[in-house]
Amino acid sequence: MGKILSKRLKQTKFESVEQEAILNILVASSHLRSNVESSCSKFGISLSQFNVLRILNGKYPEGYPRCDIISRMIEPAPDVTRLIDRLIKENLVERYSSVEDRRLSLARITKKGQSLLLKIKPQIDSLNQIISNNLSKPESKQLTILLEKVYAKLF
Amino acid sequence: MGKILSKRLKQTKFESVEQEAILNILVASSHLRSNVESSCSKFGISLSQFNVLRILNGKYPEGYPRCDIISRMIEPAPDVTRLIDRLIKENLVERYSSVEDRRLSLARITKKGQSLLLKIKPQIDSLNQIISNNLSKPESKQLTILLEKVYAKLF
DNA sequence: GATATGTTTGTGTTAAAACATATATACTAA
DNA sequence: TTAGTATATATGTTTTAACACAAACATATC
Repeated sequence: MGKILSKRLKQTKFESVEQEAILNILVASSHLRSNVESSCSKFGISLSQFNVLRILNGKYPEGYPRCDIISRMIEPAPDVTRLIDRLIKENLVERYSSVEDRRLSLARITKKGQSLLLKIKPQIDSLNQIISNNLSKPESKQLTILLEKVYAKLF
Repeated sequence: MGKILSKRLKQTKFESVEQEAILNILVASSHLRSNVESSCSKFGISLSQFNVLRILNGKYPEGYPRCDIISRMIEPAPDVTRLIDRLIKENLVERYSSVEDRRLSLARITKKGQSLLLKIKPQIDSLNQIISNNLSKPESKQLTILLEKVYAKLF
């Protein structure tokens, strides 16, 4: 059916249309990821570090405890402690303890972290632009509806 | 718009419908991956090892050289040599040299590898079943069309 | 045939992820 | 209060991935 996937995986046949859709989700995600990843690497951070910075930027200056960061990540990672350690080492994030719950160690994005996000933003915007050029708004909405049907039962 | 994504990322607003669609692709992929990954780990192999086994199973008994495996992978990995090394260690794959091009080292799935794939298959089938239950065939086709539009320009 | 160039693979090293476990704090109920 | 349970982080260790580089072979060009 879809020639793009066949070309990408060098595979002519697929088990079913459902199987083909699943593979397309995985492949599309892989391409999106590697696109953002290469944007990030130009600025010396990894994809997951970028996502953590974005999450922290959404709640400045309070920040989030580690557990909240994990639950907000696109792909939850187990070793967020040392991921944040590395961000701290680069002065992109700082850590402080909560007074309400002394177990929590909250992470907060720094000014340097924020300005790094601003530097990366144009590259992300241009990716969004590529998508917009190939997908109408109704199509984007339709895509969201279909994808949510796919993973809603997979929690 | 979509409540599933909001709930998953604990985020109420999104920049645009395109941005929301992109996030949904990444999140859907993450859920699919972790589902298959947990199926694989029950049998002692990783997701990428599983994918390599599937690729090799598609061309038995000739097998593929490393470079062809990479180009057929859903997410191309750089260190396929040692990935295959580990599969060989478990007797799931065997390696032999090509006579036409002596640079190539071809990998071939073993009988043990094939029977492992058969053991995992029911779990993959049940994942496909979940998708089929929530997506009609026209919807699956539509999803493929939309996704290919997304990543076609990202090669 | 000799040289240059491109491919394919493997290896050494470094960085990051995965996994299990330990410690500190909070919460719940006897 | 105390014991028991749950939650949140951090750390030690092992495994895997990422990156750079080198060696072997093939192909093209002169």
